[in-house]
Amino acid sequence: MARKKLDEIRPEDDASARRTPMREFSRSLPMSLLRAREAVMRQFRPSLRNHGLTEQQWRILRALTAVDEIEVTELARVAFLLGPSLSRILRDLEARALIERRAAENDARRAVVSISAKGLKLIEAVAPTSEVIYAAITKRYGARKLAELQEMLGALEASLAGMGSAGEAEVEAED
Amino acid sequence: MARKKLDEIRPEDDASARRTPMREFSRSLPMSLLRAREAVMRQFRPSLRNHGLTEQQWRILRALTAVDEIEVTELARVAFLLGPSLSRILRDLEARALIERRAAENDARRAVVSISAKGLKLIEAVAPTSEVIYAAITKRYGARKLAELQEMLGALEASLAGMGSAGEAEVEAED
DNA sequence: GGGAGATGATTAACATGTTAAGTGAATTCC
DNA sequence: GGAATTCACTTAACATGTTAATCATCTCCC
Repeated sequence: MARKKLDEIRPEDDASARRTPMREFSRSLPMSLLRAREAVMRQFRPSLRNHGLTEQQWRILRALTAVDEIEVTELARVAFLLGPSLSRILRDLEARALIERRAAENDARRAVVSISAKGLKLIEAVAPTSEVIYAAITKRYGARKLAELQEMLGALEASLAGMGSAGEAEVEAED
Repeated sequence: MARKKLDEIRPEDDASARRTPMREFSRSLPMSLLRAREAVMRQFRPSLRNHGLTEQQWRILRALTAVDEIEVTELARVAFLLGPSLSRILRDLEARALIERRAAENDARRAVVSISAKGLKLIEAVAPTSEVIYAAITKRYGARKLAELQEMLGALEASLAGMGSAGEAEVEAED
């Protein structure tokens, strides 16, 4: 495992109880990603809100339009939601009759979900505006640059995929 | 607007009741940003958790180490948190004696916050691990590429800055 | 200098993120 | 073939995101 040799990486730790300077913080990678995403979502939220949808509900309905039906676990993976969040949202969407749910054939544990006609209708009402917004963003930022950005984001994800969190060593103290 | 030419992207959509194809969804910009950020934060969360801090609490304490004191509104801007979230978190951090709060001199509405000695100590306990993780990410992804990514994220943010959300037109129906 | 409006911060209310625990159904393994 | 384990959710509990409403100042302006 690659774990030592990282000790010498921070030469700017000046002596004495100096407050660790670190990155200027506003320039840290997580902050950059957070702000970029927020800048993007700020464009979409008002439109979704006008249709009574949250970002996550939209993600789910959107994912459902791409398939006939799908198991909950797979839906969680595709819509990138944690199980508990998905559970709650599906309950609400089902109550609003935007989706339908049934049990899987061979396995009573699994639930299978699909979008309803009403849900489809809602999606079709929202999609045009979303497309306009997406097109506007693409135009502003540049289609080529956008594609490049997405590729770099994918690469980042990939390069971190098998990196078993360095902070884990600290855990062994408890239980 | 660009909406046709997308029809041929999904050859597995059988005919009938055409569901709007749109981007393949998992490749949408918001999803790319979300997944990338999650991949990054997944690395940091365990360490923060071991020290009893959430990501947002860490952001706040981290921002406070860079200044002597700061007004709440300004802190919200720097730590990129909404007022209500910040209010709650400051209440908790103050209860844990990790920060201190006082009223501004000339304006009783404003509150001024600073990190306490205890808070500083906590930061100094967490920072080394965070640095190691950040260094590992940088090494994996490549320092140059990382810088380029950050620059592109900043540019995206900037290009969307003055873009008054296209969905707003739909609002006029209510109120 | 006092009232209307603006401002800074908090509270309220609801939805989601996050981890842990619970529940019922399938698998495994002797 | 039945107890132990694993699996697919679901609930629970707490923290944050998000918008609206509230509260206490402050400012402006007459």
